[in-house]
Order: sequence, then structure tokens, then C-alpha cells
Amino acid sequence: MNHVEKIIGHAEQQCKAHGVRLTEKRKQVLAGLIQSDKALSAYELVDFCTRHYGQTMPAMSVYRILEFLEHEQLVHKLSLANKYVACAHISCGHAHTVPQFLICRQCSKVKEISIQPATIAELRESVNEAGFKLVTTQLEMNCLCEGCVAQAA
Amino acid sequence: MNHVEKIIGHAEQQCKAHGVRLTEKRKQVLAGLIQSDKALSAYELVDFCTRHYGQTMPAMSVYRILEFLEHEQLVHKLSLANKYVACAHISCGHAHTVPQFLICRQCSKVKEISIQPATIAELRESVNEAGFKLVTTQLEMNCLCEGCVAQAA
DNA sequence: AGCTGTCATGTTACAACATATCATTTGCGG
DNA sequence: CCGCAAATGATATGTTGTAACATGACAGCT
Repeated sequence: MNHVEKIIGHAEQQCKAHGVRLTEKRKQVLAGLIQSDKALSAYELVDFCTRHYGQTMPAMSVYRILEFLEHEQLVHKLSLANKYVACAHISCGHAHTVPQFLICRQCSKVKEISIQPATIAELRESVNEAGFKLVTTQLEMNCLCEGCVAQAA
Repeated sequence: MNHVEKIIGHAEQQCKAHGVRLTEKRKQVLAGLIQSDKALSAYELVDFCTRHYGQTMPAMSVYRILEFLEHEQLVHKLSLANKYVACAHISCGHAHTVPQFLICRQCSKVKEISIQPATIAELRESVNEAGFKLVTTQLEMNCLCEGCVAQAA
């Protein structure tokens, strides 16, 4: 059992615990995201599934499945890039803080991090002072990854 | 001379100083953003200009003009919402720190703020520890504005 | 005035991203 | 095995954004 299958297994348990099903198609989409080191668009996932599983995956299905997976917290949508990534912590089992995402503008590689709670608190304070309320601390930041920084230099 | 015209005047000076022209069409688009208290999509601007100025404004032109205005730092693109806002500081004249944006998910109202430099530095530090480099500190955050919070309650 | 170069705008076509709607299939509890 | 709910299929359409090339406006020169 390889790395991807192991994570899929965890995801399946998690779904079962929630009384929902991780169907074959859903596994395919999730597997696509897990085995990718970068964020993928819905249509890139269509291509991936169609190529790897020998039958065309309709775009409509991918969107529905992404919505499902997002709801189950197995994937995250990155609005900054209109792309999706697998959650980095499917296998850990423990409850997580809301993640922050570093997105490489060059190659779409994504790193999921947890910023210091104190820093988050400062941010929230700034927002409150402006009369707004943060609806999520899932921040997305435009970055360059190590590889692309090196390449640019 | 009303509020909007005054800001347009400042913008025009600023363009002249950079050796570029703030043409009629560009003024129309900029005026649309200035007189809106919320972020507008490119196509909302098409509608606005077509309605207010009595000739159809092609979407292509709006995109080109937005690109120009963004380059001149007169407007900001909000990737989280696929919308655009006028810079809140066109008239101040002084150099600004990179802004952060609070976007109301309900009504698209936008507030441009400046977070404590210390907080920004902490964020940048977290990013560096992860092996990435921030390409901009223009953060965008999903929020609710006062009005929409009150309404939701 | 006529020429020419540059920037701005117009036009058309299409790519990429996303949702609506209704039909059909599948899995599962009674 | 029946019937319901969930999942998927199929088709259409809406929204956002770019590419490529044509036309227009204007400034500076001769």
C-alpha cells in the first residue's frame, strides 16, 4: 500500500465516521490532488482523471466532488489561484487549526502552514478596529517557492 | 467640483507626472470604481460605463484599462473576489505602505487598511521558515462588514 | 498639409472557470 | 425486492479572462 492509498484509506474512515460515502469517483479526484505537489484547477483534475482512469470525467462531476471534499475538509479551495489542494493533514487524525496557504505564483506549488496564534490574533484585532469581522483565518499568500526563487536569481 | 471629480483630478496629475495619459475611457472606468463603495467586477464596470456614458464599453477595453490603472496604482485587483477597487489613497499624495484588504463576502464592500509593520514582519518570518518568499504583502481577507454582521444577527 | 510612429481602442474569437437543471443510476434500509 | 435518497450523467448556459489583429487618434517631423 503506497503513500497515496494510505491517505485515501484515512479519508475513507473519516467519511464513514461522518456517515457519508467516499465513492470511486471521489477517490479518483482526491487521489489526483494528493499525488500532485501543486494546486490543480478543476479542469486539470478532469484531465487527470480522464487520463488515469480510462473514462471521461465530466467537469460538472469534478466541481460537485470538490464541493463534497471541501465540505469534508479533505481538500481546500485556493481562491487566490482558482485551484484546489488536498489537505496536508488527512492522516494525522488530530484536530487542526485553520491553515494558511503559501502559493507559488510561478509553479502553483503550495505549502500549508500554521501561523503563530499570536500573529493571527493581531491580524484579527486590526480587522476589528476597521469595523469588519474575519470570517476565516484561512489566509492565502502570493509567494515564490524555493525552486522558483533560485531559478529567478 | 464634486468628490469624484476631485479624485480624478489628482489621478490625472499623477499620470501626467509619470508621462502617461488618463484618457476619457480610463477616467470613466476609474470614476465607476471611485463612486462605488464596493468592489466591482470587470463586467459590472462594462455595465456601469455603458449605462452612464451612452456608448457600449467593450469588455476587452475594461480589462486593458484596469491593467493600466493597476499599473499606475490607481486601482487594486482583489483576486479573492475577482473584483477591483479604486485605491483609497489617490488624493493623499504621500507614499504608501502596501495595503491589505478586508472584503465583505456578503456585499463586496471593501476596506483598505494598513496592518502593523510588526505583524507583517511576523507573517513574513513564518513564510520564510516554510522556505517560501512573500511576493507581496497585499493580503486579502474574507470578512463581513458591520452592516452584514448586524443583518446576520 | 502629408508622413510616420506610438499609444489607445475596437472587434472577433475563443479559452478557462463555474453553475443550473433535469434525467438516470446506484446503494441501502425497510 | 421496493422505494427513497444520494450520486452521477448529460446538456446547456453563465461568467471571467486572453489572444490576435484591425482601426483610430494624436504628436512630431519635413
